[in-house]
Amino acid sequence: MITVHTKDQGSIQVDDGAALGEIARAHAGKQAGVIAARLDGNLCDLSVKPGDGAQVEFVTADSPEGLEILRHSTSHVMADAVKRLYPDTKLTIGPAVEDGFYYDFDTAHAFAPEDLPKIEAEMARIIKEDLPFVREDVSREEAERLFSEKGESYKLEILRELEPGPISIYRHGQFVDLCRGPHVPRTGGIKAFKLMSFAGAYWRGDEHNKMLQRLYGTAFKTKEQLDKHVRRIEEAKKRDHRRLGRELDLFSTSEDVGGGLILWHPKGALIRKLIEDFWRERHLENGYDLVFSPHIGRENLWQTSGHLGFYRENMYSPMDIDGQNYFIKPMNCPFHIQIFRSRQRSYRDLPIRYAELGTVYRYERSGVLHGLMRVRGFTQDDAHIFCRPDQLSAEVEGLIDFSVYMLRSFGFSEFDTYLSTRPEKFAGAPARWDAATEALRSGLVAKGLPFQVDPGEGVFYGPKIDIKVKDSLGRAWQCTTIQVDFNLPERFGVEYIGDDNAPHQPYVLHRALLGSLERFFGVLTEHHAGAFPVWLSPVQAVVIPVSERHVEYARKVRGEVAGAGFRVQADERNEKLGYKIREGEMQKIPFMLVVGDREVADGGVSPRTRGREDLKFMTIESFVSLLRERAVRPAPRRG
RNA sequence: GCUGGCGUAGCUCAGCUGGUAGAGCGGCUGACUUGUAAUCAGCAGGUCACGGGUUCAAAUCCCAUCGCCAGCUCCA
Repeated sequence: MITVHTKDQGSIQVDDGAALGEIARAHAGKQAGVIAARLDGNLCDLSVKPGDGAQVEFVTADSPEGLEILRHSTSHVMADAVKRLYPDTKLTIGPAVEDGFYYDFDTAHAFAPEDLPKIEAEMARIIKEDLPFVREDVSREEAERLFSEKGESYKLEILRELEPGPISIYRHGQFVDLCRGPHVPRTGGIKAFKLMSFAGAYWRGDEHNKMLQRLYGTAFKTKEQLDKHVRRIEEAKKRDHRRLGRELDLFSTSEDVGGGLILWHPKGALIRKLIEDFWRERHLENGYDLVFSPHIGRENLWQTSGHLGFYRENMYSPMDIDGQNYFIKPMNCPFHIQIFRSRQRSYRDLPIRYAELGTVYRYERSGVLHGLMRVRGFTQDDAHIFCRPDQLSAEVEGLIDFSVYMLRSFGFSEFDTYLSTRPEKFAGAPARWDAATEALRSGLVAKGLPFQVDPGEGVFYGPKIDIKVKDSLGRAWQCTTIQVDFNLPERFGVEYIGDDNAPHQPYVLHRALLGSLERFFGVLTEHHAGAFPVWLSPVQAVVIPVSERHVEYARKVRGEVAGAGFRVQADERNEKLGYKIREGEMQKIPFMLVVGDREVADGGVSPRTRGREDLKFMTIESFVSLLRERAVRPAPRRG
């Protein structure tokens, strides 16, 4: 007998030579569904036999790591199924990913939608066979022999790059794969899986390499969890901003206009206007100066800024004006710098903060265009801050506060924040990089914003902070970016006169809080599923007369509510009440005011809120004060 | 840009292995006079993305083009 220490059962006595699986069966008790274990801190298969005094923790598919193992095992089963159906297939890699797993194949067979059920059926067969997953540790030579016999050239390529030491392979049935493991004990342990989609993917993500075929799938511990996941995806589709954009008549794109170019319809434009008004007011309150700059600039400007050197491929072709080349701006920076340079600046003038809702145009490859999220023409909520070294920390902290305030004002509360540090190729002095990076880092710490460091992921001209928010499909979209720029001040000779009467180079910070109005509006639409907060709703209330004889009264109500400063319509169409209510719900209008005989007689309205909260009869005045309460804009930032 | 899929009425889609187009919603008109998520009826909408080809005959099969979608790649 030996002793192992478990987390749940404490120290237990087990037979010497017992595998973890047997121990789990004997001691994990109710905790059925153990699929792997953590032995002295490392994940391993249940076939492993622990030594005396080992620390053991059982892993189930309820934990994120357990789920990952389950999905990884399912990807092996899928690969097996594909090889059974299409024997010429070569295996490449098949990891678990955030919501499931994928496996990339090199095969002459082009996958089609009808293949997914076939592969699923084959997988079900493999699961029913309940084959054990068997790990073997082999020598590199043995592994090479095995995979070259099988013609698995990609596996050989991976093999050649692995660290020296024994190689682990996993088998189940006839299937064998190079794999680190661990895996569930048997294929029968997979209870709920589904293949989701297929797509092309380059070998090793490099577009110069061969395009492989990727199958995506997912697996869960139970059928219920899988169904829930599928329903969540369907729900997310309903929230797709492109769909809501059409249904709510917010925006569109047109083939005739061109891809990635947005047409803002009246309702979308109104929401945008409300966002812009809010944005401008808050910037003025927070010490920014508003500026405007042109859409095009001479070649020389972009030469000096360096954009023609390092950003040319994202810029559109120049236009000839009086023999001079002019370029449509992909960024606002050079213009703001020109405003700064338009006169001499004293250290007393700093910090200077120029803000502009600047519309820029960038070439994006056609395949990446996506609704409002990825476009070719967009308006950045841009600003450039010029400050002295002793002001840098305060500016960064102020920016972090301001960013979070803005995002929260629109209903976002979950952020993924990244700090990107100096890359291999960079401009500017290392000492300034270090100082700036430290200022960003300590700013994040001081403001208590959790973040992740992306080492070497900064842009060449300076370190940056990025804040991303997630959309309903779980994709993260970058909104806020706060970047220090060491390049432009250098290139344009930006300087101020210090208290020593000598010129100094200021720190230049480039930032966008919402990112682009287009993307932000897309994220906002999905976040609220089209049901915008009352202060942003294009139509805040609709008056619904019960029948034609109430139309006149409905107009009167509409007039009074509109007179109080609200966006209100009257639905005078010759339709039944239920029809108009339904329409109002689908248009996500926050308040519906039903007026019929009772309301006319008593001189009031019967409001119903979005989401079927039925309010009792009230006077028009009390409704207006209710609306005033619900439509309040986020309060200005304190301090 | 690459790989795959898809382009049929304003929208969502049907139209099997070729025989010159259909539904629901929406729109218009009329009837009904409506009490909290779809009243009924009639009518009008389509060069079946576009250009070639095969065929007696093409929405359907083939080729090219354009667009959209998913993913990859890219993303200052």
